[in-house]
Amino acid sequence: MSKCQSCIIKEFNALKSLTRDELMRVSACKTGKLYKKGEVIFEEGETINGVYCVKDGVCKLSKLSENGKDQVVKLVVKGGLLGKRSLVSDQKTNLSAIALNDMEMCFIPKSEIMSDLSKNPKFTMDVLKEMANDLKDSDDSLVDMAQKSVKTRMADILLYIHDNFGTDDEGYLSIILSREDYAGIVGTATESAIRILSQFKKEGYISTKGKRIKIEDDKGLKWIE
Amino acid sequence: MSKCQSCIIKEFNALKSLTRDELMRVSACKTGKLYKKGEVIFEEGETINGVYCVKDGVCKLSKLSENGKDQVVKLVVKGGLLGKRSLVSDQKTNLSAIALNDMEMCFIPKSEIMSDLSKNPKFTMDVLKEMANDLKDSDDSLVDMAQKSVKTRMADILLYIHDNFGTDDEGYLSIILSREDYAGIVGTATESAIRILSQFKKEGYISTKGKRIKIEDDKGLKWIE
DNA sequence: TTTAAAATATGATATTTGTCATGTTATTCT
DNA sequence: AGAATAACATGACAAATATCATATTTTAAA
Repeated sequence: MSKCQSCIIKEFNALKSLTRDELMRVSACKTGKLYKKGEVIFEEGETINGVYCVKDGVCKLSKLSENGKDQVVKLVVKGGLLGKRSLVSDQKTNLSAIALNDMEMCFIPKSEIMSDLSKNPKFTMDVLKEMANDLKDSDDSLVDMAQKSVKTRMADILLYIHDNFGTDDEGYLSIILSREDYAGIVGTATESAIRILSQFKKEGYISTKGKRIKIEDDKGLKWIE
Repeated sequence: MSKCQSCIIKEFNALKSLTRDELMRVSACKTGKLYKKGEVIFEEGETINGVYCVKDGVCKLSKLSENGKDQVVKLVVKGGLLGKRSLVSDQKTNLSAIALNDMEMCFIPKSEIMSDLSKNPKFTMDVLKEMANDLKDSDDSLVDMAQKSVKTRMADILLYIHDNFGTDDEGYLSIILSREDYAGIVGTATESAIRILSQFKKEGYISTKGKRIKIEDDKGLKWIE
């Protein structure tokens, strides 16, 4: 297993504030793991005892609602941390994490990080900042969910994925999701998600190839309401 | 101005982890202020340079959506802190805070707290915990907003207010909100909010006296879908 | 490759929610 | 108190979205 010091992950997240020594200690006890598409990393109700660090792949953080539908709260890609909240609270997690494609992750036990949290103020500050940012994003999504139409939210998520996770060499969104996942993100019925994507295609905003999606008219998408 | 050491507020929030000395320094430079019902405490887009501490009254944290409606993200009562995020990030706030009734607050400049944040690990940990909790709440609300019906959300908020903020001596919810505010919390049109409350009244779940609301059948409300 | 299963697509229809109009009841101000 | 204003209420209708049914296509498995 590669050492944390040389792992690109440390460029992206709060781990970058750890000193060389701290990183060495962490890398000595972290465990790496591979997850296949669809595999559950952790489930709501579980007690997580550390943070997961995404080295490759994408996963969704979601919660099962009472009507049995899976609502996606956040997509996490390379460089993201899962389970930050577990560092701070002993409560069970309220979210599930499920791999959307094959993933490579490492797990750092809470015990290893806690000492850094109290001793390395820069690291603590970075965790605080990431959490503050998650909170802002979540609040913003809440407002969008409450006030925007399903069609607008779908346009938004397509643009979001495009802008944040990029495209492959043919211009297709590099994150490939099922229509059911899109429905889970947007918060609508799968049929509605399918219908809206079909409509976008018909109107020339996007094109598709299998389940891959290419944005053809981002300005048009931006103005959908 | 009363000193922080003797203020009940310190029992409720992250300030409780400050040492006596830290509290004394903070109390020396905090400024107290009264806000009238409807008054704006801060508005989205502003840069806040500290935290507000609610000593009395209720306010809403909300965000104006593109369609011109005010979406409430959180209600904050005695003991709550506003502007936690400003301690950690220099970004402008994404939310507005508006008093829902007459309020008493104190403001603690960021500069006064920052040194404690880096020196007092227990205090930092408490801020982290509060933020983690806000994040959990926000994610949960997001899922509810996406998956529950307007009627269910309305029932939920009535029960939430009842359970978290209590009732007056006659049994009416101690927080008094306009129908428009309810609409803003639930994320629906004002007319819909009115209609649903009327229906709840007709069906015996609640009773009203002016704009005051009393829950008559909490079990019934819990089962609405 | 063939077959079974899953994902996508689309129509028909029901339900939920929003919008506009209009009337009624409370509040506030003088 | 009386007028003005804001808040509440409700009907009629339109629009958005969900649900159910049923093809079609794609993907996975034998």
